[in-house]
Amino acid sequence: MEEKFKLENQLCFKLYTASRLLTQAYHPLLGEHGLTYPQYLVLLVLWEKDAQPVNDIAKRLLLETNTVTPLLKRMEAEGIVARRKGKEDARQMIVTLTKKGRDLQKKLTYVPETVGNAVICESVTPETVPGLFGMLDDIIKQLKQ
Amino acid sequence: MEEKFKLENQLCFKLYTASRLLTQAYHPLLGEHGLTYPQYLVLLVLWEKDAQPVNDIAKRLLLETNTVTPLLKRMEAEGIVARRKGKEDARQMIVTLTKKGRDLQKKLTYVPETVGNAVICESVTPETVPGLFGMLDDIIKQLKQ
DNA sequence: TATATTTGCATCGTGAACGATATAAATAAC
DNA sequence: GTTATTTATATCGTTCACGATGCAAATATA
Repeated sequence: MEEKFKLENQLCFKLYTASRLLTQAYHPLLGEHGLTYPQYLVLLVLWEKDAQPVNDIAKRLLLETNTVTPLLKRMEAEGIVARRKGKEDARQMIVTLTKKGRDLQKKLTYVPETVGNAVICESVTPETVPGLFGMLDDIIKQLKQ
Repeated sequence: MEEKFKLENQLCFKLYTASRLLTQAYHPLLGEHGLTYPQYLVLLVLWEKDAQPVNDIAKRLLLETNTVTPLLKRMEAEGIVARRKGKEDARQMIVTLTKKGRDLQKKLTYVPETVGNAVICESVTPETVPGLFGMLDDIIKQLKQ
């Protein structure tokens, strides 16, 4: 009754905290360019493949469209992306990078390393990270059902 | 320029996704009792030690008081906790469990196991979890500075 | 072809997170 | 003892997350 309810034994709390703190590490780097962390994730998706419907972006990030839609509209207002109706399927909204959105990639070159360096420590090194990735991937796969 | 921006190489995205999905696994279990996941975390803290000031709860969860205060007020409105001014230090708000809050522990006995079982998979087993915990703890310690 | 269902996106409401700021009480400095 | 600073909490504004619901376009079915 005691041990299982201890905060230190909760995987979820550790994931939640690590996620929050690591996101906070991105904040000053991204904020300088007017970006939030979820917006940065959208850019990662679009830098890999431009011109995607809302649904594909949401699926890639494992988010719902009702989370992504307002986020994209804010990015559109910032001039980072453009949204236009799909030609073959009029229900789709195709999201494309603007020049400003594309140019941000160069400006943010240092971000992955900077954050990567910030987490390097005793048990988290280039050698152990693949194992950590594997476990997180398995957890995600498991919970996606 | 390519690899480092790939979504699959971002530790933060994996932590963020795993955290969200695992929190979602709690949702039906907690929702049945009118609780959210952060509210459940507050209960874990108070079940360990009742009658704590807002600040201690926030520190334990590594959250800011401006996150915890409204959360506690919602819990107070639900009759799960009570808040009273500190006697020796009138600035403090001491948060205590109500009977309803204490009784929830018995009603939620099955929650840790249920969620624990939900994440068991190939690379995440009782043998590997301690290693995962260790890495997450190190990441958290590192980012707390 | 008319109707039903599915799909893609959007809107709405609620509850976090969190930076910025405010306020009052406690403590320190003078 | 008066003033300055720190500390504990609260308020406000913005941006996610996400369940519930709505709507229009596409597809399936009758």
